Amino acid sequence: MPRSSNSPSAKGGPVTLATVARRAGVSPQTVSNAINSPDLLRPETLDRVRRTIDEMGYRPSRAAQTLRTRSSKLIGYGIQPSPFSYPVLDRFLHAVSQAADEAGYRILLFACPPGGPTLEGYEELLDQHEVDAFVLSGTEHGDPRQAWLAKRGVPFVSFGRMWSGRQIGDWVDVDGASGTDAAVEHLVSLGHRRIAFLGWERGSSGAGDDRAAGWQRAMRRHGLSTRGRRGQSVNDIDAAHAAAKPLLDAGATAVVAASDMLALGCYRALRERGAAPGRDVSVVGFDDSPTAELLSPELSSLAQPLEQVGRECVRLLLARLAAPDAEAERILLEPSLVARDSTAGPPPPGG
Amino acid sequence: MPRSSNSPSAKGGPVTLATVARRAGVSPQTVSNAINSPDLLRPETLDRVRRTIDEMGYRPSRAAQTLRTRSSKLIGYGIQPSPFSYPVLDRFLHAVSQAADEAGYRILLFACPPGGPTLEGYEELLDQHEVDAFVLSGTEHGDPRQAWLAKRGVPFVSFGRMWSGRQIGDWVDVDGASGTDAAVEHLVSLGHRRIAFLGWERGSSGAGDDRAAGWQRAMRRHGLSTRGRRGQSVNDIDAAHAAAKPLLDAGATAVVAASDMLALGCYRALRERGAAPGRDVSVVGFDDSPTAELLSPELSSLAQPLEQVGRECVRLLLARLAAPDAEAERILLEPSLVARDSTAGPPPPGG
DNA sequence: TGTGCTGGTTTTAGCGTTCCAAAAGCATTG
DNA sequence: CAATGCTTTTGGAACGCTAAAACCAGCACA
Repeated sequence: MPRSSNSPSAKGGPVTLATVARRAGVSPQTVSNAINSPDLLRPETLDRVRRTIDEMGYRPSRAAQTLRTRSSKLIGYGIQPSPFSYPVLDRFLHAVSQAADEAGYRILLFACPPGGPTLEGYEELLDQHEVDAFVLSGTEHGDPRQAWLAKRGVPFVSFGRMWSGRQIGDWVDVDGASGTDAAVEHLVSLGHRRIAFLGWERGSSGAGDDRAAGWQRAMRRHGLSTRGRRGQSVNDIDAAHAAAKPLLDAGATAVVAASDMLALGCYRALRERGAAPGRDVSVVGFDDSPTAELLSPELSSLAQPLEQVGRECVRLLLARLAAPDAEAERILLEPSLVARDSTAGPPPPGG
Repeated sequence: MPRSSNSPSAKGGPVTLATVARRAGVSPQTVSNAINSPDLLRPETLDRVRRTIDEMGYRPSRAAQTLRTRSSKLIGYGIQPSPFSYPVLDRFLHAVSQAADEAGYRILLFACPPGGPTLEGYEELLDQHEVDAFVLSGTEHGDPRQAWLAKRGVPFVSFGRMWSGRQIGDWVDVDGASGTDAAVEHLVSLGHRRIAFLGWERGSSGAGDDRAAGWQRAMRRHGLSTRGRRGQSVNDIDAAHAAAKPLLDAGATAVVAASDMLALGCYRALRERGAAPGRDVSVVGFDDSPTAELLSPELSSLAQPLEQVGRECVRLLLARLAAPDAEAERILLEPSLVARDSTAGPPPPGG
């Protein structure tokens, strides 16, 4: 029955290595070994020490370990203010946190100032020896963090590849192109041929261009024309609404959108002309945000495997910590198409 | 020009108190004092030491400080898996993180197992002296954490009051009753009198009952009957849809819902009978989730001041750390009604 | 001249671990 | 029996910091 805990409130003062050692009749070092290198001890001794540790509810002090080993077992994550709700964050963070916990690491949050992360926060954490490594997310064009961290040999992993310049360090990302490609496949199999794409402005976002590319390659593969079928808009519902109109005017029977927000713009444009998503024109979104299944009709969308992304991030990071000079590993995960009511066969040509 | 940093990669090895002290020609303790109790030093000395600290880019090692002072300056937060998307988390976490940073504290995440937080994770963090305090959220009926933490004298603050038993410890919460009350006021001022409430099952959630109570009291204040105007449903869109029907059948011209999800159930029920939210029946949601303004028509909803909640949580926690035995402080913040297109005057009686 | 005070600085002594080298136990061997 | 190797255990020392006590002017006062 573990007596836990070594909190100061528990009578007898805190339980330390020395306390346990005295009680077990061994030296402190032996107790330390029982925990860190059990194979050094005679089985009998090990057993006795372990029992004492259990009885006394001993847990090593993280601060002392950190000081001695120069490793805090902490992973830093700079949390950015979400300008327009990033529905991705909480699932990702939970997955990362859980995977880290299982490996004896924890996540240390620090607030990044609005307007993009600066290096300052990262530097502070490093100098204070507070963290061993970083998880980055929300990486965009020209993000300086990777190069900076790499230069000083700090282990890190990014959720999101580098969109400009050469790749630096390990990353995990979701294959947007593969997602939109799958969306096109899905629509083609339903009988669609005039499939439009509604994305963000070219070059404004790596992920956006990637998603456009997947649509394009799938269309080409099926011998379908993409001329006049590509619309652009910022991630705002009114703008998306406006950008969707010409696509519909051009006779598209289906639209693949780079985000659920853009897909919603299509919904509006359709409603406006008395048409119904799904029945008259199919629509596929991206991200499978919580909103998607609340819409009428429920929106088909591409779900990112965020839990898996989180786990892979931690896996890569641990590997990097174990082998700082190993070759960089990069992982591309597939989004999965969640087909709902907004995708169906095209209406009959005469209708 | 700060030479930063004391990372081992920087030539000359890590910068410690001793290094700085030697360079400045004083004892290590004096450098420590320059940082922690500057008023002890002669202004001249202080200046010289500060300049040296700056030049060398010195930053104290957190681990050593923690070991010595027995205070980690870390606040624990158990992150729970979001079963059905908790759109609240990221904004709250960012606010907490930022406020903590400003006070020299940081947030340490740890993963709570699915199915509610257990005490185990909290105990581990405490025993390892990893954290000084906790922020709790997602508190529900019969949550054991507050009592447990209070018993061992661990400072904590909850986002969310205690819904059963006596209040324990400091908390910050959003006044749900005040929110639904305001929603009724808004609707009454638009001319509505038959205002229904669609909530969760009675007793299933403290927050839900609270929101119902606000509707009830506002109705009573205006001399309006609540008989047959209260619907119940779990937080699922189909269930909400079903629960909304009888309210509409009974002639409600407006519905206040306990969540945006429930409000969406009303949308569906209305569409089904060829009616339009806003034009025919007004609907108000709760939480102002990102979904709200994407809907057609855009959903009026009650926004929780999450940034403020986060900041207040940290403020209370710091106060508690400074004065462990001070009286508990409890803060109730007002949600704000975001009026959008789903609320308008009732249709003329004859129409 | 000694005594007490005050402000500024240093010395000492750990905080609880783990690293390192050395010691002890204990067989096996020359 | 001493020397050799092996496994198991131990005794400092150190990681970087700060609380507490000690120290040391310089000055006022008796």
